[in-house]
Amino acid sequence: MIRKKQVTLNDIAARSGVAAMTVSRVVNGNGYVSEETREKVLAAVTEMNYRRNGLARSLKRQKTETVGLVLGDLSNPYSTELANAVRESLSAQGFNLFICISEHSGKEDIAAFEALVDHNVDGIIVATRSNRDGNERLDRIADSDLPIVVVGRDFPHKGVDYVSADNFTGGFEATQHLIDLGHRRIGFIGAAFEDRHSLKRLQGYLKALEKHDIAVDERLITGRSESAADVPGYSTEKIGYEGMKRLLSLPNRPTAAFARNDLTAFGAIAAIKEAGLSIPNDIAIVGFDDTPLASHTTPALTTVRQPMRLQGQIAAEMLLRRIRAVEDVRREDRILDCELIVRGSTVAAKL
Amino acid sequence: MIRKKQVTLNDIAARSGVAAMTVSRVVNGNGYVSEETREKVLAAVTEMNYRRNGLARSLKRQKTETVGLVLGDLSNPYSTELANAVRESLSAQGFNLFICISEHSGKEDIAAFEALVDHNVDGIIVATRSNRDGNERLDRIADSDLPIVVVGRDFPHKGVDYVSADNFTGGFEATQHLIDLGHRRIGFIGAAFEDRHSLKRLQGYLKALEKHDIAVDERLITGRSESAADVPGYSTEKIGYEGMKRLLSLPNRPTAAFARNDLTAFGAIAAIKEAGLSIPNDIAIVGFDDTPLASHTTPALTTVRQPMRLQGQIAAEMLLRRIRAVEDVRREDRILDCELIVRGSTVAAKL
DNA sequence: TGATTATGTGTTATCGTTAACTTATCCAAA
DNA sequence: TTTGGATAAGTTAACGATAACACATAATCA
Repeated sequence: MIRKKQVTLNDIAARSGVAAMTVSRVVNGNGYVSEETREKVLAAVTEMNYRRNGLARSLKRQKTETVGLVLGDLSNPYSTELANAVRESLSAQGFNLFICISEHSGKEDIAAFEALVDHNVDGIIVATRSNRDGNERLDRIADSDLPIVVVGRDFPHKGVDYVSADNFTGGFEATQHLIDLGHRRIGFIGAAFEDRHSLKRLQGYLKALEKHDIAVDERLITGRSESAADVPGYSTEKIGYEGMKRLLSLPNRPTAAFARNDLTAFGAIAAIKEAGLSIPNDIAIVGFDDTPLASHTTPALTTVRQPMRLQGQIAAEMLLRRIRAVEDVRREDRILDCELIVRGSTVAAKL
Repeated sequence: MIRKKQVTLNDIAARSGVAAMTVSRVVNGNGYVSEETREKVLAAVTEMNYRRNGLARSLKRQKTETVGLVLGDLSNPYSTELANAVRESLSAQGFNLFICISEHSGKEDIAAFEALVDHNVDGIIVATRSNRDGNERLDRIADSDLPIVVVGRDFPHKGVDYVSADNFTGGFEATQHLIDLGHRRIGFIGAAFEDRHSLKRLQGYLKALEKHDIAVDERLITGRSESAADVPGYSTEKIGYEGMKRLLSLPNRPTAAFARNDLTAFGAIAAIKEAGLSIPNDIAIVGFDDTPLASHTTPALTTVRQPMRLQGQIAAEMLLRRIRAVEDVRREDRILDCELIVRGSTVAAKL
């Protein structure tokens, strides 16, 4: 199909009898242009339905005024809030936001990074889980001085800022809360093999157990099996559901569990109910995030609230700071406090 | 900050003692290049850490191999599934996907369209709700022959394909199901003023009432108030929650309600439980989408399942067909069947 | 053997825009 | 009158890549 040939500055220039540069000045509203010429040009612009070519413009100006956001786990309300906050902050400053999804693998991370770099975005905000291949590529991109900010985790590169909730302390407090209630067999739901090391919430859980001299039982730590990543539409809820089923099938099942996030907790809750057990009496549950639904489950979910919008705002600010910087920027990192929200899903352990 | 000057084809050419064109051939793997030259060039490429400039490439080639997806309501699992399916289909064909969010207004729709058009995407998939300003702009873009596909609704333009679930029939069957169970006072939750006309699910609801000679009670149709759009973090659940609260406060409250989607239904369920009423005995609830959580609520949610991934796949195929078309493409539309999934949240009305 | 095709590489022009520079006019201050 | 800043517009040369063409030389075929 023969697409309509796009109208260029030169077409407008020819039509209105001025130089292309003058048209450019009118369109961009900079430089000196007489009122008379401006109107003439504007008329031609409207008549010919001209729209400037962003590619050419960006190529020449060496900037796109566009930022990329790489999200893992789109379905998590955390991502939604984050993306919205980022977008709002950026658009207030005249920047566009393009989102790329990378749900499962380092390969997808890399594909997303490359797509963004290829389009010469002015900066990238990364909110995927840490993984080797992805980190390696990100490192190379950061080396090239492209502004990068990482959200929800850290990233060891002098040119990369990060903002995150205090997942470690959050995980610690969630577990501490269960311990305080008298629980001793406490499960952790949602730790895939590959993120045992990077998962701060898990580390907080382990730390709390350690502090109270509770031995770690590996069978109580459960998560997605390797293959789940490949199943399209495999949801976080399902991970929680299956994880809890596994915990329930243990000879000596836990009396409480901490789920890596609310969605996982919802799945776990479903599994518990399905088994005919009661929450919180048979099993207490703590989630993480405080998503909108958390207060609406029965019983309402005890969870760790993290500031989602704030992380997005800060990430956007950090990135803009780098984009606009004239001289070298010192690395910045922000760890934001979480807050334990106690609701009905946790109660003192039966003795 | 002085960013590293980017390495260009010419730098590589100079370094390896060949013409820029030869480097281009090596990098793109087309045209004839001797093995010897190829290696020499590749060595230089690695040494100098060259990456081609996508902007320049796209400008010259007049295509970006990138597609934009405009999503409303990111938090809905429907969007997640759709986006993933689209991305998978596209990336299998070597296309990148950039997602833009437009949660509330025509203004945001327009901003998203412009951002994408400015970046010369090869096509756009639109999955936002219909609204006047957005439609108008989309119409103009379609006039310029940019391939466009609309998902989840229709769009009257000869150059725009669409794929959608059969929302009308879905809404009809959901309501019919409630009527079959003996319900006569049936609420509808989630119809904002501005989409009364475009909301096919509502129209299906109205049609079912009409068929059974049940008078429409406007007070039973409830949704987000105008202002809610401006509240950041305002969730769909909340709309359902508040909508149901309003229904419950009616002098003669309904015995059943059909929610525009599952999230709205979850909110409604929360409101019912909070009021100390029972589902489905006091109030029966039907949702729409069959999101992962729907089968996990208590009681499990009766809902209308729509094919989410399939819509994404079809949308991607439709768009690629247009992008690759050599001659004019005839408009295509697909309406996909939905399926009523009866679970525990609906039961015969008490007499 | 001469003609033809395949292979390898370079040159030029261009994609559409804008930064930087140049030219020209006008008016006010010195 | 001269100088010079503000205003108004045009010219040129990129930004970085590649399509199109040209020109070799080598391999193949009639």
